Amino acid sequence: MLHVDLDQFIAAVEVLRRPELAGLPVVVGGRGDPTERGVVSTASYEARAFGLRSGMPLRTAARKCPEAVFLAVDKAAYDAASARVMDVLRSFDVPVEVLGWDEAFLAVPADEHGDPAIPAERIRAAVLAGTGLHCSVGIGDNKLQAKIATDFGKPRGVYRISSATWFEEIGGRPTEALWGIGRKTAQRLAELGLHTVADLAGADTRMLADRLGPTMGPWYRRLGRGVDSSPVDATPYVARGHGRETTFQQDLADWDLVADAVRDLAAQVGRDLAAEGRAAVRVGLKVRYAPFETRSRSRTLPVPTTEADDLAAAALDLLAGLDRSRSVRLVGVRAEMAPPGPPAT
DNA sequence: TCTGGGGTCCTAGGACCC
DNA sequence: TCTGGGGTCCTAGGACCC
Repeated sequence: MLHVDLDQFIAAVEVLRRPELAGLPVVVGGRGDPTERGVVSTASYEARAFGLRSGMPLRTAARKCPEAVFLAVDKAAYDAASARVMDVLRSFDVPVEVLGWDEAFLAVPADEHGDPAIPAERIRAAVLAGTGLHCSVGIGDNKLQAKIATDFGKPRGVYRISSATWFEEIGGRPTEALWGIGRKTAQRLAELGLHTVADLAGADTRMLADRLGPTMGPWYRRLGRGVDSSPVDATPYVARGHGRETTFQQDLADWDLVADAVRDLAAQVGRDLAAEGRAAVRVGLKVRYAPFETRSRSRTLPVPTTEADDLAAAALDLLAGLDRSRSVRLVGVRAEMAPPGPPAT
């Protein structure tokens, strides 16, 4: 099993088309204006040396590294670059499961080639030759191990973790190093005295089920042990839903303007659905009040619709149920779709 | 750290039905 | 009917990932 992850993908795509940026601290995020509300999508390695990280507010990034080059997010460029990368990966004629723009699993059997590092290096070379982009490759006995191994190989490297080396490699790491455990869950685990991956692996299954739920508890324990039986799923991605949201540069006290934004967002979602020829079965509205308090409302439609006007009407109706005395920081509209397929008779 | 935008999945309570 | 239990749908919120 191999996991491929492009190195600083978004920043690398920008440097590829603007070679004069090579070697400079480059930050891609928002509209590229570090005085605006927005966060860092990707920082180049040179920018990371200043402490810049994905998810950091652009204003903070500019304070830490005023000389950085700030660029706007250009989704279309990353879509195109990602498609080229995935084409290279699919040329190896093994099942490929795509995760987002810049990651994929390849179901390369661990022992068929003897040394799995050989196909891994061939893939790295092919991606570089075909796209001009560098990547790292993780090798594992399953997806979880391969995914974690990739981080150890970065940048431009290959790294292998197996069931035999799992505990020596990551047994002492914090549980947050695992794919699927974030800050909140790591904190809950720490409250149970479970700090490291090895702690989690050795925890009692029933205790975890009691404290974290009958599904999630035992699943976390399997993560700790490096166990993952999920297959590489090469079936083409089909979205369950589409949403659009926007954070206002200034909080909005005027709810007529909020309603205008909801209409715009509903129209965009309508176009996204139309592009796929899918009907909405459910409409959701998200409102973030200032300073940062989020409410969501949603409704199953009486009948599936492809009409943007129906989406807008439903979203505005949901909006009418919220507290108009408060200022709004963000508003979002999303639609959930019926699974695709032949229309019911 | 004055905290984006696009997604997915899980949980839990209440409604509703048999 | 002072009152069970299971199944399923709907909704809100949370957690996580890229």
